Amino acid sequence: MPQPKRTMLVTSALPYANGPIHLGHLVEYIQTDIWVRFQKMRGHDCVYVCADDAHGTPIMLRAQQEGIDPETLIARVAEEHRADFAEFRIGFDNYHSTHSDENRVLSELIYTRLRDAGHVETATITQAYDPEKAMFLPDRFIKGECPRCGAADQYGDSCEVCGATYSPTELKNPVSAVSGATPVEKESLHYFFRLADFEDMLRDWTTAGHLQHEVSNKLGEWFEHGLRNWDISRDAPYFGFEIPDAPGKYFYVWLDAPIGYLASFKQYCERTGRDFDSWLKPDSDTELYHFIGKDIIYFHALFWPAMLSGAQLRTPTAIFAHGFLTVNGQKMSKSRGTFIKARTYLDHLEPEYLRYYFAAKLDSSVGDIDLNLEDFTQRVNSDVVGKYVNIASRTANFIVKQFDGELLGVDAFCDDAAAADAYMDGVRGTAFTIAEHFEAREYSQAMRRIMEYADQINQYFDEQEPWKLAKDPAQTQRLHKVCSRILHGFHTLSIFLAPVLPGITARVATELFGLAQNFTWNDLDKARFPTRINRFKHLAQRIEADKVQAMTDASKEDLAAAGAPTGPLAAEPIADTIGFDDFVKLDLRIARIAKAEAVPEADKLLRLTLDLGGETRNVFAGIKSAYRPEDLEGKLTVMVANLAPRKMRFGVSEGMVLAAGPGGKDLYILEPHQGAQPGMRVK
RNA sequence: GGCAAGGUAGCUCAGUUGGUUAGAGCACAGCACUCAUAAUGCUGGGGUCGGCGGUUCAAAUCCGCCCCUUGCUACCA
Repeated sequence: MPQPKRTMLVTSALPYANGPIHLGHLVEYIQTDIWVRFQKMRGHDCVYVCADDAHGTPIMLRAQQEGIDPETLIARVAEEHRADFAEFRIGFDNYHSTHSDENRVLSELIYTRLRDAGHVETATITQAYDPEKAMFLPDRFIKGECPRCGAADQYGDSCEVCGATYSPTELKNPVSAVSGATPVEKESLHYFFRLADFEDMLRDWTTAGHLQHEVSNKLGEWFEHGLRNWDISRDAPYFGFEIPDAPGKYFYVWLDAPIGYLASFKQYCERTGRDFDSWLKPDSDTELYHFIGKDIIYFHALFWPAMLSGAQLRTPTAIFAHGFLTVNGQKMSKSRGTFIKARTYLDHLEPEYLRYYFAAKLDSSVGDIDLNLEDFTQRVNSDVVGKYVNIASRTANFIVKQFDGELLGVDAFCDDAAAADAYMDGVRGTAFTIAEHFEAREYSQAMRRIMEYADQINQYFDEQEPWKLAKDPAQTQRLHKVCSRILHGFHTLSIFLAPVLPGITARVATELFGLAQNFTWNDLDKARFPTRINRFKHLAQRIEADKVQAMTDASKEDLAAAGAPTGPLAAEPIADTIGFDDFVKLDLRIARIAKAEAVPEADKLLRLTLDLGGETRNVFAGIKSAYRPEDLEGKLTVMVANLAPRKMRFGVSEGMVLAAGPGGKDLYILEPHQGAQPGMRVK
């Protein structure tokens, strides 16, 4: 069934150039690569580009820490990224960097078009500034005490303990994570992209079939909140591109990152002589697809189409968002050894196996997928080795030994023309269904269907009992037909699996079937079935459980090798030394919890009435997740008695109780030994 | 607290517009086979379809309430 030839540009999100690729990243690259390989197999003109995202404060600071130029850092990381991707057979047609001439030119072009059309404005804002480093500090680089609950060592944008969000200027006792200096507030002129100018366009675009339904709905919420101006400038020092006509101002990394898709494509066009502009013009009949994680939907579904549209360029055909990866049902965890780097995986296991497993679990939704390592082992062993590869392994020898490698064609191995037609109808029907699943990114459905087909072939094998036919000279012709038919099935399966297992199927195509290259979808045509095969060579080994164990062990070692102590001290290093004078400012008192009740409107708060032996205090404590109020009443604990009262949504909090632990169920309040009396000072 | 997505066999997941004894793969048990780097086939055990209530001749499927998980979000909503 020939389809009209489509022309398409496909991207995966750009990995950030300050760290290695891990299994979470690979969900996306594998998902994209499968889709791209499928499109190419179908004969479409499909170009897959990506790049390192190389700008921004974290990269600048990381390079400083290592005592090297940012350029040196990103060059090194780019090499690592390319090597990892290559081994996982992520088949980029071009891989570039956002720190490139192409990207600078395109960023300036898009920016100036937006500016000249009136979509950029400036405003002076106040921001935290590190006087020692002479730089403005992003929220994540300021730490201090949460203004709401007082938790120490919180980032400048939100509190991980009580969940409050705030601006860094509200933090108490803030310090710069870069130098340790106390940040000061400083004004600066910033450039803003007027996103609201595009509200009508975006309301249309986000509901016109370019997004998954869940994503469209999500964006609907954001529209309700109103579209705010987007701050697109950062002050020097900043590793990035200087904004035209704005000395000392640089493009925010997220401004030039998506433009990096186009920059990489531009480089591809220059290398291959293709016409870049015809792909990018607003009425282009080419297709443009971005695969992304659900965490960056905001940038790709709002800012990006608005920028493109405002710069008189075409907007994406579709944005495909996927969910996060969990390992063994939980977030990837360094201490559990489930924060697995691509390289660590490659040191122990076959890349194709991860590709298969992800394919078996991926669909078109934004739901998270789980890598259950035990399930992974069993599933890969059973499906790839036991079912798929084994078909060739158990059949090929008969053809090679008894028939000198000669295969019968479909018409010959079927009993008559009607049977051959029926057989090929079956193949085409299955192929049609599977192709639809691939196209719709319903890979799990495709894998299910493919394995059903493999099951059928194994059943046929057992029914026909070729090992018995081989012992009976009178059955030679029958044996030839049966084995040819089984290998035709294997050939068909290999075509179906080629987008997912490009390495194995390429070997099947070239080594077993003697083709010049890996399969295309056209190879399903019965006339293209090879007339002979070569001796079968082993294609895939089973995963041994100890390899998986070794991989998780190595992941734990990665952590240890990084020199990081584990445990609470690692999570939160001991704070700067203080003098006794500082300590005595803190008035800690024994308090009896006279009354404790949950604050119904708050997720995390208990309202405690604390008896200090003469006066009582009303204190809110963010410990709802760990304690039932009735279990606390009557107990003694320790409170900070001279903390300034804090007005909260639910009343005034007059002090705080002391508790340790990361949060959630793991919170532990202090309780004095027997004999302590309410009101006693702790010193 | 709000919004969203989930909660189906030990594990990973299917279950279309409500319709006969709820399915698959893996795991487990038994049998068969010996072509295959123990790979395959057949048979079987195993589920209060998160809970409660409702609509209906009929609900995993529709409605309401509740519980749990995950993500986003929280001046106000």
